[in-house]
Amino acid sequence: MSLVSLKSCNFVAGFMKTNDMKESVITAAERILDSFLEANNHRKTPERYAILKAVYNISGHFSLEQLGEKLSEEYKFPVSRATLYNTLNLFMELRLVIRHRFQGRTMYEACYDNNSHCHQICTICGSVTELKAPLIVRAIDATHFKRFRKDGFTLYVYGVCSACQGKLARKKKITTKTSITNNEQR
Amino acid sequence: MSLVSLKSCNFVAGFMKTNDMKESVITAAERILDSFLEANNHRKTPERYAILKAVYNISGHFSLEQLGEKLSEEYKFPVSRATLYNTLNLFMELRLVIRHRFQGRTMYEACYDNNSHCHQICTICGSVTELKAPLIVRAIDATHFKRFRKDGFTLYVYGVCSACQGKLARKKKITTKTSITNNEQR
DNA sequence: GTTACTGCAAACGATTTGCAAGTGG
DNA sequence: CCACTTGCAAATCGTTTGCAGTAAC
Repeated sequence: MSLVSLKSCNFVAGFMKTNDMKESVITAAERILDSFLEANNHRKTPERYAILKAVYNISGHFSLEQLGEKLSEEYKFPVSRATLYNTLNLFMELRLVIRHRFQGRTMYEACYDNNSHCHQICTICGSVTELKAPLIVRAIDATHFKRFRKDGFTLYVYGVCSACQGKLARKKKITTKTSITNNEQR
Repeated sequence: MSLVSLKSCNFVAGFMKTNDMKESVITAAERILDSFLEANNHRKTPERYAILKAVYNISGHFSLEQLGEKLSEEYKFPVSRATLYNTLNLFMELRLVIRHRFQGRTMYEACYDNNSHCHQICTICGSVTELKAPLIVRAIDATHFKRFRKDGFTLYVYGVCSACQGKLARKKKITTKTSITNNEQR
């Protein structure tokens, strides 16, 4: 339950911009991976560390494909699809990575226990924007959950982005109250 | 932007318990479907209304399978898998239904524009609990989003439920900080 | 009668699994 | 040397699509 100290540490990490600080996040993540692998007699394979590094050097969301490409092209360290899945699942258990499902597309994101994710999603075009909402974060952090140890949260705010609002205003042929059309939004 | 009135109407719906009130929600949902189908020259097929009724008579989350079973067994109105998908997609566009992805499992939920969903998810056993969190809801409602028309939101709070906390305490073989084990949680 | 919808089956994409070969401890 | 991992390919799962028949308008 040393969550408090870690939380605040990650909170600082949220504002990190220099490479030094980025490195320290990666190092911290590697330590978590290390200790888990050691404790469970799992192997410290180069793949796992390469993937971790790649993951933490992508800013924002990424797909499994993108991760694979980055590994082969940028790191010259191609890894099979199956291993990517295995490893990402492992990272998810360790809370080093979070998985999102945006309109059917699966996206991952490095999180190092910074599990406060607010996303703004346009239901028309599917665009996803990261969101800073300190008021909401504070409300969630302040909320006590009965018989439940809260580790993190994800908030998805659905709506229509300004670009699509414009498009809708121009079309406007459908008369449902929400003015959500039958545009593609799978 | 008649969202306000609808919101409050749905808020009342949240506390509805009697069949009368449930019926009124279904009727309202049917009206939305009606007007959409009429406006777009789409057909008022019995399937669509049967599915809508079934959806609104399930309380809480349901899978496509469960919906199909309810329709064939309870309503004696079997519907093909493809039609279920088509129709649920239509309902999602109309905001009569919301889709969740819980640990890889897809679940749907009737919502009739009551798009304020708070869920508490155990990352060990995968159990999902609906959550009443007025404080959080208020904070989100109060938040203004730049260049974005907010229609609804979904909040997932991740953590460990009391049952799994007990199990973890008994096992306790892994020494990572979060004490998240390698238990199944895909 | 025209056009949209349904159901079926095939296709598809994403993810998992089985197995043989490889490698870390 | 043993067990865990990897990579490949096959299998599986959830979802979509093409097409022929059917039904709404």
